[in-house]
Amino acid sequence: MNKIKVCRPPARQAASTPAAESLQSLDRIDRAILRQLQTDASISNVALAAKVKLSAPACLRRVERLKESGLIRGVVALIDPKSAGAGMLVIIGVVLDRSTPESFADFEKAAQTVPGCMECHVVTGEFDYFMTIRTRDSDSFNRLHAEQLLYLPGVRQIRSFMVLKEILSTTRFPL
Amino acid sequence: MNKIKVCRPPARQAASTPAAESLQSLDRIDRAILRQLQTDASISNVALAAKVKLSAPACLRRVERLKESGLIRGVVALIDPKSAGAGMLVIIGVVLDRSTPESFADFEKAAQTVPGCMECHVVTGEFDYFMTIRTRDSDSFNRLHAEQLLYLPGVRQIRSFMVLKEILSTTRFPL
DNA sequence: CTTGAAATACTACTACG
DNA sequence: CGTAGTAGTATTTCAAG
Repeated sequence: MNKIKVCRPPARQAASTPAAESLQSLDRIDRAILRQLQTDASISNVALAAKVKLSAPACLRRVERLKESGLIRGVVALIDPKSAGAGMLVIIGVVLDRSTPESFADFEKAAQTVPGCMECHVVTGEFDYFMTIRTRDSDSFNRLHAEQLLYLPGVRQIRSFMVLKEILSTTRFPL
Repeated sequence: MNKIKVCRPPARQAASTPAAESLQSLDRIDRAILRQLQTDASISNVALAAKVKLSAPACLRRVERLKESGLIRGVVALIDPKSAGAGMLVIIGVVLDRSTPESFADFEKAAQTVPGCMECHVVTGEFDYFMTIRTRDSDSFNRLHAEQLLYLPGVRQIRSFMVLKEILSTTRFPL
């Protein structure tokens, strides 16, 4: 019943490259593990092992290696924003007054403390930054906008794009 | 080994609680559980129970209830994008040709299939959609742009904002 | 309706082949 | 990598606040 297993030994015992594991060193089984854990990491190790057609200890060793290598950054629970009272999502584009290293550093430091800020990125184009902010409703966003966002250091302009409908929002990408 | 369970009535305080469980029905312990699981869900149930000062069975029941209520949408492993060969992040703003229901539906259906698309939202303002796309490098993005994005149905204009630096990217928001 | 203690079933983990 | 054995955990049962 069992088919031939293409268990090519990963041979990663180079002993000199403990860090910076890349996609290239992942075989078919590692990718299957990652695909599963990206979808549902609450699965037990034995069930995971069965899915990838491996013994439980071997599977566990791979998962631990993937964690230690940093390829698996962590395992977290995803909360439904609406149930958690943060049903509104706003994307804002930010333009700074001056494009100096100090301006950028100051802004970035302050941006991290904005409550509900989920993402903050330096971008090319007509904006310096894009941020995504989760908040309760338009009232609470308006308050945040007036009391916090407009006072972020070095801000020349803030353009807000309210999210009317979330079509797709995933943490998982193809391997 | 997930067993089919009968949904317990969510009535926590009295027999007057509404349908969906919301943030209001969460006590201090539930919030502590959620805060922990948002940060690290690989913790064992006994350790979690100790952290929130509860017995293991009681803690497990709360976690299961939070899952069944939908407040915990899932438990997933977060992959390091760079290690996974998707080190480049691009935010694109999309303007459609026509603002008809069919246009929107067609676009949304097609957008979901774009490889590496992490987010896609309908927004107010000068764009109809914002999408965030993870890809390997500028070459692969250029290919995606030329071969897929420009052929999404009903697209009038696509403006790309390449992410130069990811300041903040989290899945966890305050409770 | 929730909690905690004890008992059972299962799983993670280790040592070894 | 797999098998077997041990330690620890998840999960059920049940009694009580």
